[in-house]
Formats: sequence, C-alpha cells, structure tokens
Amino acid sequence: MLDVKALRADAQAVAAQLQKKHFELDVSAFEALEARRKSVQVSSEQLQASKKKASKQIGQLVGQGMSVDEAKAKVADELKDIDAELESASTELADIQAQLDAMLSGIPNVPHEQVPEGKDEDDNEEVLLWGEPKQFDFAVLDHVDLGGRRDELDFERAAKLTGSRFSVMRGDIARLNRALIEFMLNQHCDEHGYEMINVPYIVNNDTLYGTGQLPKFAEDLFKLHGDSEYYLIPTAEVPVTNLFRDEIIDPNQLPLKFTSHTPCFRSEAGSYGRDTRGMIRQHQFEKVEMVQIVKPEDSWQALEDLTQHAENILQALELPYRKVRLCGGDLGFSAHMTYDLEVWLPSQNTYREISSCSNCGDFQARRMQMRTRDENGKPQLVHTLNGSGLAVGRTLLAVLENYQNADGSVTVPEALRPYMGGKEVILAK
RNA sequence: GGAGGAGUGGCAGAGCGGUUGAAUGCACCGGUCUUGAAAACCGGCGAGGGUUAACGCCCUCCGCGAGUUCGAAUCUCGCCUCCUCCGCCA
Repeated sequence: MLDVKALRADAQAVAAQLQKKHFELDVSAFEALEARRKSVQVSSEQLQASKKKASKQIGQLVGQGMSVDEAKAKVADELKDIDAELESASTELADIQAQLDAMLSGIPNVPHEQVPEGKDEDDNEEVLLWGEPKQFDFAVLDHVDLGGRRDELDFERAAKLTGSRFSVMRGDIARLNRALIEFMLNQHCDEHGYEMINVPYIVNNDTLYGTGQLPKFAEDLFKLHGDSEYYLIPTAEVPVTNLFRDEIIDPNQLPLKFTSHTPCFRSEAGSYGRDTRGMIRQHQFEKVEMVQIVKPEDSWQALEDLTQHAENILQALELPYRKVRLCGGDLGFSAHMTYDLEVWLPSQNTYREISSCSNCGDFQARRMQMRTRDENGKPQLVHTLNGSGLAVGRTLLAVLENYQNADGSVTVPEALRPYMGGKEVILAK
C-alpha cells in the first residue's frame, strides 16, 4: 500500500512514477473521491463530537443530582437531529472509505529510480554474468529425459495421482532434492547469518493481504474449502514476512533475517501452455526463502546482501547464471526494486529464472502495520525484503542438466556430496 | 468432540453504565540529589486517523463484530484466541 498522504499531496507525481510500471492511476477519480472523503469525514466527526458532548452533559447533570429524564430534557435540543445526520454521514463515509481502500489496495508499489524503463522481461537490464556455460561434445538431454531413464523423475504417475504440473521424485533424485534443501539452509544459517524458521503452509486472508497477494491476485492461489478463508501459501515470503504484523519491533532486534524451507502452491492461472514439459513450472514446488525485516535506511544495502546470498548458492554449485535488474513492466506488485537470477539451462540454451530478490520498501509494512521506532522513539514503518535462495526444483533440474555426462549419468556437484552419502555420480544405468 | 475459565496499555494488574484513554506497580525517558553509581524524590511516558502554516483542536481503539442506551472497558448476542479437565488421535 502506498502512503495515502503522498497521493493527497501530489497524485500526479505518483501517477508519473507508476507509469514506469505500466500502471495507469486514475488521478481524477482519486481526487474526486478524496475531496468527498474530506468533507464527509470532517462533518461526521463534528457530529460525533457534539453527540459526545451532550451525553457528557447528561452525565454531569445526573451527577449533580438531577433526574435522568430531566437531564435528557435539558439537552434534548442538541440531540434532536444528530442521530439521523450522523447515521447518514457515517454510512456515506464508510462507503467512500471502502472505495478508497479498494482503489488504494490495488495500486502497486512505485519503482525505484534505478529501475529501467521497459515493458517485459526482454527489457530487463543485465548486471552480471557469472560462470561459463559448459560445452558438451554430445547431444544434451533435458532433465525430463535424464530423470526418466530410471523413473526417478516421474511425471506420468504424478499426473495419475493428481493432474498435470506435478512430479514424483524417487531414489537419488529425491535425495538430491533433500540435499539441495539442506545445503541451502546450512549456507544461509552458517555463512549468511539467517535464522531458520518453520511456518504454516496454510494462511488466512489478512496474511495474504499483508504481502500483497490479496485482494488483486486471488486467482493465482489455491483456496481451501471449509468454513475458514484459508489458502495454501504461494511462497514462504507470505507467512514469514507477516510474522510481526501489527507489532512494533524493538529497533535493537533489527535486522531480522529468516530463512525457511516450504512447499509453494501456485495455480498458474494464465500460464496454460507455457513450460508444460518438466518441472520448470509446477503447481507445487519447494523453495528455500530468505526474508529480511530491516530499518528503512538499511534496505538498500540489504537487497544487495540478500541477492549476494542467493548468488553464493549458485556459485557454490558452480552453476552459470545471469543477474538482471527487472524493468518497470516486469516488476512485481509489491516490489520497489528486484534482481532476478537466471540459471543456465543447456537443454534450452538459455538462462531461466531461479531466484527473485526484492526490496519492497515500506509497501508491505504499511499493509501489515509492521513498525519499529526511529531515534526519537516514534513508530516508523520497517522495510521488508525477500528472495529465493533458491527455488529447489529449478535448482535440481539445473544441476541435472549442467552436470550430465555422455552416458546419461549425472555428476554430483562437490558441494552436495556430503549430503549424498559421498556419492559422486547418480543416474548411471 | 464435551464441560468449565479467561482475554484491559511494553509487562503485571484495578476498573459502580456517566467529564475513563483508562487507577496502581514495574519497565522506560528526563531532572534533583551524589565525587560517581544505587536508593529516594519530582516530571514525562499507548496507537491509528482527521484538521491546521503551526500551536492546538477533534474522532476512533480495553480480543473481533453486531446490539441495548442520551451515554458501554463495564449489559446482551455471535465469532476468534488462549488456559484447565474429559474423550479421540499423529
């Protein structure tokens, strides 16, 4: 949520910033609504004040010994029309407020000035290329073929169990999956200073509102049937960032740095036909997430650090990758600025997203009313950041494809061998 | 699932339906005293919102939501959460 005060002060300026994000802010609609809000709110509060005053007067008179009926009669004039007026004013105000909230909660975060212009991923700005894609002297297989040789990666049976966009992992691949998770968590905890945290995979409305998935992106989520409005999490960012919602965090506790391994559930509405083969785009995938809650002045550096932490994983696994700064059109709803990391996939001969690291500024914090105190002790919104470190399924397939051998086996990256019982090669026939 | 009990400010803990945003204590901040510290004493100390150039003034908030009333922390109803006991269970 943007600061409504900034919009009141200069809606045009905000609209100009949002254009980079290809969001059209209806300035005149906002200003018209805001003008009504102001007049109705002022009169509604005035009416409340006079009603309160009259009630207090009755209290005083009764306290002085007057009978209740007499006291009421004495202030009857003042109370005469208030109820009806107040009723209509507060109904109108609630209506306007609801419209304003609906408008406001649908406006995305403004992009940082460093965010490049552009409409989609083709316009993202490359900031780093790391590693050299390996030259293969044989025809490379993709992860589906590699994993399918011994049924260790099984999409057909997953489809039987559930449907499309699910997978079954078995044997060494299942173990590789676990190895990646452990390796990533250990790196973040032992080398990068994160605290591990385990959170619910099912969350409520308020939590999804806090990070910005609701109300606008409900169709991307899996909603549970039942009496409660519950959803499966689309990312650990949602429960972890919301941990301290509605709290004022002691500044001495900041920064908070959490890492969490969870499954993620996404409906992938609107991506029919895209990435249908393999485990690139699944309804359920695992991710190791990093979340930071920091003082406002620290978030800029924190984004660099957090992104580096994700890069460290790729570097330790010796996977070639590319780092891009997302352009305005590709930036997410809540993000102020985002770096994507894209890993090299030999089978596609291109780089594909494996991590997304964002600074959300105070955008989520304002929705969550998550605050700390400034040097004067005044409440102040915190800044929130999140990033994948990394998407486990995509890392797994990147490992399979980049480490494949001519015979269809896969060499285990050295960093993972301790987690694989020392095994150096898997999927050998 | 059944039966009870409880939700008040950072914490503890008062609060007859009436000038209560809320006693008191602790914690915290400032001051006096002290060579310094502690103790003692004095003062300050919730959040959100509106309005204003500003000082200030006003509204809302005692788990959440409705209701009764001129007036609700206090009464009524529904919901949520927590605790205790019983049952069931990984």
